[in-house]
Amino acid sequence: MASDHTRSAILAAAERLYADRGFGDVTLRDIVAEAGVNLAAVNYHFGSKDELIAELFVTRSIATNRERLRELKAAEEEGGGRAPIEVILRALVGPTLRGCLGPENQRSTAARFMIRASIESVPPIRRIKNREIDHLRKFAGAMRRSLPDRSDVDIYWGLNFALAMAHHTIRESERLTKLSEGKCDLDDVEDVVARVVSVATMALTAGRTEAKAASKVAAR
Amino acid sequence: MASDHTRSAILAAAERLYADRGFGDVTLRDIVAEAGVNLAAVNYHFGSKDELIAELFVTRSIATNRERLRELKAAEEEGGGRAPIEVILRALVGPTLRGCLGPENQRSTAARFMIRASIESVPPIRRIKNREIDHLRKFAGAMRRSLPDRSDVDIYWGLNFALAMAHHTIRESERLTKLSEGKCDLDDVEDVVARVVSVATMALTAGRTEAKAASKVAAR
DNA sequence: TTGCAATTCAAACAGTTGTATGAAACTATC
DNA sequence: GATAGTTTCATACAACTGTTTGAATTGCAA
Repeated sequence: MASDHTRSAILAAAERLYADRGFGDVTLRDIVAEAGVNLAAVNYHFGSKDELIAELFVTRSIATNRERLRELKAAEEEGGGRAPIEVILRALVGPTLRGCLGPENQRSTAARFMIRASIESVPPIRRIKNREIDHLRKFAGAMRRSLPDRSDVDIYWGLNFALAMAHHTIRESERLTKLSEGKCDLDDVEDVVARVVSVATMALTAGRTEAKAASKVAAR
Repeated sequence: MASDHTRSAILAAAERLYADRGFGDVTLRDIVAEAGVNLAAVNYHFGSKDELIAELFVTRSIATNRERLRELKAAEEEGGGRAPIEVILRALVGPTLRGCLGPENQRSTAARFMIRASIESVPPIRRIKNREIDHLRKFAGAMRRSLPDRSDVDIYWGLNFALAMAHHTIRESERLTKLSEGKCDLDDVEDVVARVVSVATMALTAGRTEAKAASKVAAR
């Protein structure tokens, strides 16, 4: 299939530009200029702009998902089919957080691209994200095996909250740094992971009824 | 000042269209068609498209923030300057959740607009959101008064996680419903509020050191 | 009614966007 | 080294965008 040089130059340039400036104001002309190729090359190699974006996103999220499942599988095998809930949650949020946080200067283009994809939401990426449900179901299954006494509803809410904390922290990392005047150190990724996992674990293991009741009383 | 009819017709039409179809593919021509006014009216009354969007968003978020502060102030006065952490958190996430969730058929255009604004992220709205930090600081202050033994870092992380759970649940409410096959009832807003408040409270009150240590052990 | 300002309108503008075209330049195979 | 297939290129295209313009219309005060 020839040199492929143009193709990968486009991919690299697009990822860099999207990561830096967002999807909103990066045009095909910006990309081909950065890549040093002709304007028509994008449509020739990828079909359309949307397919280029989709290919970028699919590549990166497949990598993340593979890493997640690898950690999950390892944990379940070690525990004979049942992994501790902390380890499952860590497998769920760890790869994403590690990929997207950390000192800015050592943050990869791929990571910055994924942050963008998480902040801005463009149609081709949204379509792909919708297919992620099957992947999450695997985690829900592992969590149910780990906490067999827990109701499905609680499992799903715990999963939801774990993802919420991870993604929101990534999306709003800048604001949290500013709000806390630098006291919250987003570069210490392992501390962030530990915090998210810790809270999500509490959410899943604490006596739900009491907590809920207490909270409802407070509402009065 | 005149009739103001055109102005408010534009506002209503824009809110409706943005709520339904998102910012991405609603043009000024769509808006004026829906409002039944001339194309130039938007620029005449608002200056530019971005200022129209900004006015919509500012109006709505001022209303939400006022409601939040009202609840917070009432709680602190009742407690003689110190409100229980649950009540503070409820004042923080309650208005937003109540505004954006609930049965779809009784969900206001305003609420659906704010969901959009939370999912998609367009420049004029992003600029305004950045000014929200002062507002959050007031909550951080109340939380510090409520939990004087807690470190600032923990306070900010708790605040971050509370907002994370609320916003993510709004943003991904559709996906959570699908993932849980309807088992998680997003229409029961008070249950959602209770869950978020409950988990956030645990995050803020649980013995951080132990939880963190346990979580770090699990990482090995 | 007259006059003046505020508002509405149709039309055009200027810019940008992603995509398509067809010729030119390559590359590898025979 | 001719040929067929792939890849590049300059250029044009068609559509759509937000915004501006200047004339027409309206509403209101004198």
